[in-house]
Parts: sequence; structure tokens; C-alpha cells
Amino acid sequence: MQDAETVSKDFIRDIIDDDLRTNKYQGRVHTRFPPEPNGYLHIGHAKSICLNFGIAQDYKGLCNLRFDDTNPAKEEEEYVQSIKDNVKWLGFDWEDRLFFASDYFQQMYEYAVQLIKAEKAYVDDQTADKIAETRGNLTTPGTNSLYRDRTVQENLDLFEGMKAGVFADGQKVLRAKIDMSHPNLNMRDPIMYRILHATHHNTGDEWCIYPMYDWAHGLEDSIERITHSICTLEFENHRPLYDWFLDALGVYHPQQIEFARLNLTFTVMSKRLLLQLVDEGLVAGWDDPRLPTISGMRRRGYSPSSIRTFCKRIGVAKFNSMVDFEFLEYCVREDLNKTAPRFMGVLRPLKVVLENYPEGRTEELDAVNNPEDPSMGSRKIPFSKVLYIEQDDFMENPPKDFYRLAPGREVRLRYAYFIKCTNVVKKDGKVVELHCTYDPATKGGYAPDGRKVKSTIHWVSADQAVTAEVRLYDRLFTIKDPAGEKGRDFKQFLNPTSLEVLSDCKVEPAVQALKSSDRLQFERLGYFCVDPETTPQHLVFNRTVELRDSWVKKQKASQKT
RNA sequence: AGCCCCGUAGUGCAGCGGUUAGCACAAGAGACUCUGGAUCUCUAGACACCAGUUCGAAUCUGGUCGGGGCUGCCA
Repeated sequence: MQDAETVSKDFIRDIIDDDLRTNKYQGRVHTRFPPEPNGYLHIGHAKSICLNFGIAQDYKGLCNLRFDDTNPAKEEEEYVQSIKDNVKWLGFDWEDRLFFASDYFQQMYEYAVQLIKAEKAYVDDQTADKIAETRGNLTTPGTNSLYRDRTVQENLDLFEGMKAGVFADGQKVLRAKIDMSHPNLNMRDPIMYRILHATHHNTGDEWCIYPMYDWAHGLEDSIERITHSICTLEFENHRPLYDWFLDALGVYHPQQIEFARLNLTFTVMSKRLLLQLVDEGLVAGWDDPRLPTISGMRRRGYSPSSIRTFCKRIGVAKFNSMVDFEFLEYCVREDLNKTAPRFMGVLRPLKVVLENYPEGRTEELDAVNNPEDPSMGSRKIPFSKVLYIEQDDFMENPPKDFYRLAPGREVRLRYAYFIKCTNVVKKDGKVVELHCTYDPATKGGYAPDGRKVKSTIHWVSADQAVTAEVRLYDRLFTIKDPAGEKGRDFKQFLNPTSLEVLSDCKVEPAVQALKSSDRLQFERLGYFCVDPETTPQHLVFNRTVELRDSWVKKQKASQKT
């Protein structure tokens, strides 16, 4: 499906329009998505992916996938693979433009030599502590390093030594010579290279000096002839540095543009915090369906197009915002409503015996696969004397606005017959079985006498029912902004009931034809998908999202008053 | 505190000197319905504040207030 819809342009596209008008980049539009492979991508990254690849599509330009792998201490091959998978799954194609910052290490090194020769960079022997100390702070300027005025030759020799591995980690750094009293801290002689005797996922042990983000990123963009380098707001203060390096080198100079990152209610959106949840076993892994990771959402049952639509609709701006989780849910429901085949399944079964239905008889009834899309056809569902219905669909003493099944009440079984409850079987005060009568004249769900029922409920024939496991997910946290509580550990806000496993669910036999990751709707319950752990002997479904439920909403509203 | 960025319904965005300030979600009411789903209709709800420029300001300017970012050899 397409996500085309009329959305007005954002400020970034306005800038691009201007640049096109003034022919700033000879009509080119070239963006990039530059993740660091130090974790799994999340919905916030999806926003950036949709922005960067989306702009390239809109303007018939190009978008590169580039791994910003300048820190071997944190980066791993597993992450590279997952990121590639995620971008592809979201529906974007980098074609032959898969790049790594580490591919440019040699060229960056040569650029650094160029800066040294121009007396714009120097090797500093100070310790990390000393460098931090002499940087000054928000209100007081920093002070110059006493190694700041080394000769070009001395710097060249030392830098070569750094590269050759003659120094230990932290013993020396290469710094840009800018201004230790600059009001922007980032401009106080920022570090360009640090020594790290670590094995890099891509370059192995070839290098023991690694470039810092500020030095590397602009070069990567410049080398790839990026036109618009789009990043998040926290890099705003780094833009002067980005510009300074490229100007000092006199190389091709893209434009950095910053936008606000996505925040979602009831979750956390930081790789560091997500890593904690995974490492401490608080969730089942990076693809735990409760996580806002792309892999987690995929396993939860979100479709790529629903995520793309969401990213498009939230827009892009320059102020920090917090998007309601419900909005994401709205986007999946909207998509799945049109695309997911319907089935019947009972989560918490309540046995129903039809007293007047012949023993041993079975019928095949017609059911529509998707009322929103007739082209999806129909299927047969078995019907017999003993059925299961949802426990929630029966109340012994119902309030008057409950219009499902109750003693003496008649309801419709979807695609089947009208039934009326005649008797309630209880055990230890708990309802364990219902006796009902069915009206043979209402086959297919219509009464020839035109009488109406208040509600239609779902059911499964007991003999043919397949037992399945269903995993119900709820929000991972109990408060809107768990990471925003100052001085408190976000983990104390974890929702203890974010996962509920039901192991005795009864589903109609047709679901056995579904494959891993297939998405579906269990009528009246919500959208689900087949978990990868499913086997023919043991079906496992994940609930993606519930259907909107005005009955539940009503109940909650009345509870409050 | 210094520097930078930003303030439009509950939420997310649009509005680019003249609009009854628009859209979507959420909320409320109703219609329809073999999913209390979907769909349709309607309702309520915002320019942070104060000056100035202008015939005219949500839009331009200055100030006030409020929010965010920055003091890693992370990105």
C-alpha cells in the first residue's frame, strides 16, 4: 500500500526548495542515514530513516546508508546486520550506497595531517582529566595547553607515532587549534583523534587511533557529496565545529540541519536505556515486542507501512515534543483494518452447550475474511453442539448497558445462529458452563421474523478448536515519561503486567494455515501476529494492539465517577 | 550563570503581513452496522506575555516569562 497523503512541507523541505531555487548544489539532493552500530534501531530512528530516504524519494535524489563506526569500543557486527535488516524491512533501499565511516580512515588521517601543516591542529600530551579541567566551564573560559604551540614538524612526528602505535591509550590526542575561550564549549580545541588499541569490527587492528564524531562526521558527508546532513537537535551546538573543519580544509561543504528527535509516551527512546533493559534481562531481547525497537515492533506485528505513515504524520519540527503512544496505535489499526484477515479466537474460553442442537452434527458456515476488502474472499468455519465463547461476553447479572449474553438473553453468534441462554452451570460460585438454545431459522445470522439482537459475539466450535498461546502486551512503563523523572531510575516505573501469557486460548482451525509473522485480526479482540516461535503443534500469537473498544472505555469512565 | 535552539487546542503538525487561525489524533454527541470494530455527521477546544513597526501582526523587531540542548579521549 502507499502512504501518499497530502501533508504540508516541513521546514527541511523548505530549505531544500530554496537550495534548489538558488541552484546551491546544482540541483542535487543527497541525504544519508548515519547510524552508529552500537545498538538496535528504534522508532525514533525510523523517523530519521523516513525523513532522509523520504526526502531522497520526493526530490528524486539519493540517500546513503552509512555506518558511523568510529568507536570500536562500542560497536559490533551484529548491530550492523540488524540495522541493514531494519532499514530494508521498513521499505527503503540504499542500492549500492552502503558505506562505513571506517572506509575513510586513511583519508581522514591525511586531512588531519593537512590541518597540522596549516597549524590548525596539534598533539596534546595532557591527561584526560587535565584536558577536562582546562576546558573551563559554562561561565569561565578555558586555558591553553602548554603543548599548544609545538612546531608543525613536532606535531607531524608525534601524530605519526600515535598512528604507529608507539603510545598507550590516552597518552596523547590530536586537537584542533581553535579558541580555548570560545563561548561554545565545543570550539575549545576539540579532540580530533584519540588512541584506542581496540579491534574494530571492520578494520580489525589496522588502526589504533580513531577519529571523534565532530571531526569525522563532516568529512564523511563531504566525501560522499551529501547536500543536506540532517541530524537531531543536540548537534546544533556542534554545527560551528562541523563548519569550521570543512572550511579549514577547504573541501566540499554540505549543510547540517537539525530537527527534534521523537519522544513517545510510556516508553524510553535511548539506546543506552534500551541496552540496559536487554542486558539486565528485563525484557526478552532487542526484539521483545514491548520495546520500541524496529525489531520489537516488527515482532509485535506492526507493519512497515503503518510505521511509515506514523512517521509522516508526526511531522518534523525544531521543538521537543512527546507524541502520544495512542497515535502510533491508531496508525497500525488503520493499516491492519484494511489488510489483516479476520479469524475467530477465544482468549478466555467459556463452554457453551446448545441443548437443542443435534449431537454429533457439524456444519460449515461461511465467514467473510475481511469486510473492508471483499477481494480477500471468504472461508468456512465449523459449527457444532459445544462451543467456546469469551468469558467477558457473558454476565450473570448484567448492567443495563451490557448487551451481550446473559440469562434469558439472546445474542447472535457471528456468521452462525442466534442463541439464548437458558441455564448457568456454576462450580464454587464460578460460572463454568452455559446452556443455550439456538434458533435454526437464524442460520447465517439473520432472523426471518426480523427480530433484532443487541449484539454479535465471536465463538469457536469446541471439537475443531485449536489450542493456542496468546501473548498480550501492555505498555512497558506506568508513566508517560519514565526517563524524564529526575533523580529516579527509569526501571522503577516498569509495568509489572506488561506481558500476560494465555496458554489455553481456542482458535478456529483456519489459522493453522498462517505462517510466522503473518498479521491477522481476531474478531472483536484486536490485531495479532504469528510469533516466530510458533510451531504446528504449538501456535503462538502476539497481540499487536486491541481494537478500539467503547464498551471498555465506558466502563473505565463509570469506574472513575 | 555563558552560548545556542524553541514557544499555535489535551497531543502532533500547518499557517511565510490581510484566513471565520487549518489538518490529524484524542475528547463529547448522534447516524449506521452481523466486530460495542470500521464508516459517516456534528460539537467543544489554541496563537505564552508586554511593547513597537504597519492601514493591518500568530507571522517582522525588542523585551519579559517558559521549555530544551551543551562542560566524554560517546555519537
